[in-house]
Formats: sequence, structure tokens, C-alpha cells
Amino acid sequence: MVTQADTIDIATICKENGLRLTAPRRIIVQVLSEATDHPDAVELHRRVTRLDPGISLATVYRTLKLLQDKGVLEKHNFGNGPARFEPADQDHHDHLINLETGQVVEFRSDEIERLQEEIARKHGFEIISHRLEIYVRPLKAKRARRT
Amino acid sequence: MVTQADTIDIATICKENGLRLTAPRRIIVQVLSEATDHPDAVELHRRVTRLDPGISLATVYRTLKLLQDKGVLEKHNFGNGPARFEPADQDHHDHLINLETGQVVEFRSDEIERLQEEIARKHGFEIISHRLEIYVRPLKAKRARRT
DNA sequence: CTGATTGCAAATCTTTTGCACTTGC
DNA sequence: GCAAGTGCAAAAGATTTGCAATCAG
Repeated sequence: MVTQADTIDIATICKENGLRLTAPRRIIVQVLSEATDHPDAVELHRRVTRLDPGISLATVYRTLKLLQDKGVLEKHNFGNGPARFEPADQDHHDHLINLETGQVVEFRSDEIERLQEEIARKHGFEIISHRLEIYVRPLKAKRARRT
Repeated sequence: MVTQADTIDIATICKENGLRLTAPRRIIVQVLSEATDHPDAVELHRRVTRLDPGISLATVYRTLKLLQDKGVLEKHNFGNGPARFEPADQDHHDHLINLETGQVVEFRSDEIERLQEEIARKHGFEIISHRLEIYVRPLKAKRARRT
């Protein structure tokens, strides 16, 4: 089953953290919840201002950082460009990034997770977080050619 | 055996690519070859200007990009900050990043590599590159405490 | 009411670029 | 000599921040 972005309960999150439930926060979270891609701050702002033209990019950035700190969403630095965001998932996953389209496919491998734990422990570390990105292109169904 | 940065043969690289063998290039490559950490452009510039104060940061960036394109070195975007560089290694490795010190430990897991191939293929992709970073902290040898 | 939150603009940080001057070949 | 390479300073892209105005609780 592919991960389904279930709506983030921003009201509860605010209440629990003593934060104010403001219109910008509600809208930003809504837009991000509905996104199936992994938008960056500017793209998110573009979408958010469609619903409420008054929201500033600064607020988008501030909200993103806030929610990231609360563990509500995740920030990814794919390749070079701007950071991209997605709702933090209950079950962690990694990413396949199609370099020809920028499209992102999520996947999860318990086996890889386990191997990572093993490696970290062997080096005397405990894992705080990790990130695995596989940059790919569509398989051509042709035999590999050496140039 | 841990990877030993063997000196990059910049003379040959230039010759083969129709590039000029300039003093800045020679020095930048030398400094990067000698680095055991993974310096960013500014840090590299700091070191380079110790040997030749005339070299500009712009040239450092240009040279880094050039050599990266030639596959001579690798650029990493760990966490947030500036990109960090290292000589491209014949045998690929991944990174453990100690969040408390910024120190980087290189490791390699053929098993993980294999699993990645498998995953990519299963999704109909071929891998162009990948990146696995494990962010860690030193194991405290204490039982985990919940706060 | 009052401090948390916001909008705006300016600042910061990282990296790139235009252009005139240098320099390797 | 001449195009590739460089330095400098300005530009660009991403993100952060100071401050006065606004608004949720």
C-alpha cells in the first residue's frame, strides 16, 4: 500500500504545543496534506496564496520550520535545489527520484533499515535519522550499452 | 582498509579534457586530495589561500563544479549547510554523519547496494546514483531513557 | 488585553555570473 | 597571439530576521 497523506491535525498539534491556531497555519497544513508531490517552500506558497493571497513566503518558511521541529513534517534536500517538504509519515520511507521527470517514488525496505542499524552500532553510534535517495531513470528494456 | 585519498592526477585530467593546467587548479586539487574531512567551498578556499593568497572563491567554486562534472570529485549536501566535497572514490561509499561533531565516517555495504538495485529494478528504474546518509550520535552505553 | 504570529523589507548565506584582465599552450 | 581561465564585484536563489502591526485566546 502506498502511503496516503492523512490530513494533519493542526488544531491538536497547536493545542498540545501551546501554539496559536492561525489561518496561515491551517491553510499551509491543508495544502501540504493534499500535496502528493513534495513541494518546496515557494511552490507551497504559490498554492497557499491561491486560497489566501495574504499569506507571506516568510510565514510559509516559519511554519515549515515550526512543524518540522515538532516532527509533523519532513524536509528533504534532494539534489541541489530548494528543500522539499512532505507530511512526516508514521512509517518512515525513502525515495526514488526520477531524474528525467523529478517525480518521486516512496519506498521502504526493512532489510535496509536493519542493515543501517547494524552499521551504526558497529561504529559505536546510534541513529538519529537517515536518508536514502536513489536517483534513477526509467529502465529502457534494452541491454546496457557501454559507450 | 579505509579509503585513502590518493592524489588526483590533475595534469592528466586536464590534458585528457583539453583543459589548461593552471596554478589554481593544481592547488585546489592538492588541498582537496590532502583533506581527510569533507570541506565545503569556503573552508577549501581558506586552505587554498594559505598556499596562494590570490585564488578567489569564485575560482574555487568553478573548479569544484568542473571537476565534479568530470567525475573527479563528489559533492555532498549533508543536512542543511553548504555542500561539502571529497575526491571521487573508485569504490563508492556512504556516510555516517556525527551530528554532535559534524565528523564524517565513510562506510560501504555491498548488501545495501544490492538491495537498492533490486528496489530500483522492481520499480522499473535503473540507478544513476544514490546517496545514503546516516545521521548519528555516539552511543551512550546507557539504557535509552524516555523523557 | 497582550504576547504570539504575521507581513514586509532588509539581511544573510551559498553559489553563480558578467566582464575586463591574465595566462597557458 | 588568442581563447580559456581568473579575480572582482555584482547578481541570483534560498532562507532568515528585525520590527511594527495584527490577532488568537
